[in-house]
Amino acid sequence: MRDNKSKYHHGDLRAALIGEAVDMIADGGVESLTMRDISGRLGVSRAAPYRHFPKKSDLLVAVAASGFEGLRDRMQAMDAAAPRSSVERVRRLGEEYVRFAIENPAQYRLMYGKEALSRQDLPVLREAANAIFDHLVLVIRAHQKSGGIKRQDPRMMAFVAWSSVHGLASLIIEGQILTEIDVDELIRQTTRTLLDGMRVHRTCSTRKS
Amino acid sequence: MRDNKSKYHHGDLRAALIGEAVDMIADGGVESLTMRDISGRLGVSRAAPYRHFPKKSDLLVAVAASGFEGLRDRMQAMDAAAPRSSVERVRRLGEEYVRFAIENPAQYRLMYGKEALSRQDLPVLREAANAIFDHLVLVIRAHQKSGGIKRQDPRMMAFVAWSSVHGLASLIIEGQILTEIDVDELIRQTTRTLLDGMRVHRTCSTRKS
DNA sequence: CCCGAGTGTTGACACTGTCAACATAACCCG
DNA sequence: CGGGTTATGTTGACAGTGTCAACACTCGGG
Repeated sequence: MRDNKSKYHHGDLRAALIGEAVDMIADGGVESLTMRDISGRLGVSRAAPYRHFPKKSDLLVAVAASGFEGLRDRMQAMDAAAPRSSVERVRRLGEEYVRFAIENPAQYRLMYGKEALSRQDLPVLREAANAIFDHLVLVIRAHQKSGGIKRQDPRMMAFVAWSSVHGLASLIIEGQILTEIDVDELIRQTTRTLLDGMRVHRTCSTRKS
Repeated sequence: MRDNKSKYHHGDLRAALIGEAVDMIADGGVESLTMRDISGRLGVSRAAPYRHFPKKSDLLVAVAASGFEGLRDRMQAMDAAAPRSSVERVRRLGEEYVRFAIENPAQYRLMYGKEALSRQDLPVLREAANAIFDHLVLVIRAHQKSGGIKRQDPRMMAFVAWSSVHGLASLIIEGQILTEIDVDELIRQTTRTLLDGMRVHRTCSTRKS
């Protein structure tokens, strides 16, 4: 029932829609995705997608959700393979985050911009984003316990860390980084500065490096 | 010729378009701005705007450019009024940056997202963004000279700083910050961590605060 | 005074998201 | 096996959109 000539029923249109949408968005951006176009590519009529996604924005939400899954998997894999030094854990987590955004710019934009998304379905995405954030909080809390670290609210510090990597990722994928800057070095510098900033607070003797 | 009953010629349609577009985007977002709607609001026919902006995206670029002007003015004013302590200068600059984004979320999104903008006219915006960035580089370079600071490439460090505040601003205006977090405190914490991270590098004795 | 350039208008077109009505296939229960 | 219920896909239609071409008006300078 899934791959022979009987073409009236597609077999698994819902999954095919999400996959094709990811591809179309990857090259061409969100605005290059049109209901009629994606229907045609899947050899189906223009209204067929509406049996699975009542609104176009619902399809976009699904694409964003799949992006969150991919990001979560990558970060968990990275964290599992990371050395036990808490500093390295935080640093690698941040770098992997930025790398994901660089490799999937349009999808990343969709995940964190409410521009193209309907206001209501954000809870689904919110939950997915929270899962990743909670993991970050855990890692940062562990890092704080390792000593020599500011005793700030780990949630607060997690937001600070998230701001750094999210901002860096955004600037890079929006093309705001001057070409003369070495992006890899910039990523390293960002995580380094962040970690140094988390280490001490006002009490460090000012001494030139 | 500008305000009496002779209504065939609007007087200064171009400026009126930008102003109205700013308002419409401010409440309703970019997608609530439609060529036909804005024409109606200004008592003009739907094709009239095209005498001043060949494409809708050109109007959006103008809106973004006006946003950059506003941001630049605010940051320059803040910097002029700031105390001479270089730490305070950097901190206040960052906080003012985030505040601008919070107060003009849709416009800020337009300024830094290439989503709704045509690819070609970015040079204009690039220049406006660069002006602000260059100012930041200056302030950071001055801060570095004040002592006790990493001797990193100031351009690089400016990007790190920019990433922090841009990321924080983005997360806030996209509604990603949990409600239980005090946003003002988060802003302060972000700039504080950033400044601490810029101060020293690997050479600071690890001591609990 | 007139005419050309600047500006505004009208009609039209292709394209979009979306819905209602209909058609077909799959599935389930007797 | 058969018939009906449900899930899925199709077609036609509509309103709204950006944008262009052809036309109309008006103002400033020769």
